[in-house]
Amino acid sequence: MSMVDYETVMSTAEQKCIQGGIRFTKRRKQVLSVLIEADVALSAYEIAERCNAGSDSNMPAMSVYRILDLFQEQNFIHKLEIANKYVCCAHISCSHEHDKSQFLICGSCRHVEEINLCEDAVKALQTAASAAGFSAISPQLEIKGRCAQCEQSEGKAVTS
Amino acid sequence: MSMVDYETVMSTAEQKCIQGGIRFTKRRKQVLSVLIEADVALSAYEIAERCNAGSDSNMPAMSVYRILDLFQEQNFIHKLEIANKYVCCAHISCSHEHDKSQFLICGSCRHVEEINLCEDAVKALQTAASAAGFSAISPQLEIKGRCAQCEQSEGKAVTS
DNA sequence: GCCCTAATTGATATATTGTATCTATCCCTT
DNA sequence: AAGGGATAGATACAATATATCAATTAGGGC
Repeated sequence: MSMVDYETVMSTAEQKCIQGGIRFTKRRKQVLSVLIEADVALSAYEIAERCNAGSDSNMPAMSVYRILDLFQEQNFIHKLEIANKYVCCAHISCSHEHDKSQFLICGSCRHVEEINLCEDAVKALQTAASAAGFSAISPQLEIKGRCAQCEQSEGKAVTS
Repeated sequence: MSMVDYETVMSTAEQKCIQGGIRFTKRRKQVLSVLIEADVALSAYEIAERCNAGSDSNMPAMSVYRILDLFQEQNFIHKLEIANKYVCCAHISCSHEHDKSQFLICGSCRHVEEINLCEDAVKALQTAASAAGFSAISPQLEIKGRCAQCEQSEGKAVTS
């Protein structure tokens, strides 16, 4: 997540925790911090590694999973189920509604871009879903593709 | 996969294997058979179990993975990456192009429906992707939702 | 300030999904 | 029948995730 001020996000998260009657503990700060500073999606174990990198911290992966669950409930982060990886929500500290999010995931380098699909496209998806007997589609959509950079440097291994 | 004749699919698959210089072995028949008869998406280990159910067969999970890889290359099946599960392609034995497929996945019961999105919706997705610097999106799209049946019997546990 | 309680974390075990690698077997071609 | 590539067997292990119970921490009422 680039283009977003670290301090702003951290303090917004802290405010929202307080409002929600939840503590913004050291462990939770570590995890959110790692996700804010990451420019790619990370697995739970990668997050644990980064928490522990160059410090005496000993973040167990189990704690990471617990914290990730909590952060998902709070809409601080998203789980990319296609990649089994996690990203910070690009809109923690803006007033956007957070409940609709779409991700482009590069199959080569795993770079993730959070986009905003136009209303028409979302409606078209919803219509198709209804026709097939699905009354409600998830607000989160994951689309696999190939980012411009990887498209240029052709020939590198591609994940499916 | 319902509404499709078992024998037709099996023989189409056999034909395509022969044309591709690939054998349609006993093991491969077992796996495809299980997937044709399943009405939900199955994990690799579930496929192995079903192959072995009530017989002296001893299908190892590793073989299942190998065969699943092969079948994906042949467009016989799709992997649902959101669910880490596999489904038979609904169009093995029709002349549809197989390279565009969209799935609705019920977050409650994991029921899967393969749909055909209208061209406009696909174009809208592609446009949004291009705007974000993704030159090409994957032909396979996975959309999580809630099927009509689960929507009725409200209150049951929902997977995220 | 102290204790009670609930929230949080620690620690361990285990389940689930998937890959790597090497050997053995099968079956087609010659 | 023999050689060789495709297929399958077998084993080990990596990566992702959940379950469970004990220990600790931190607020809130007294």
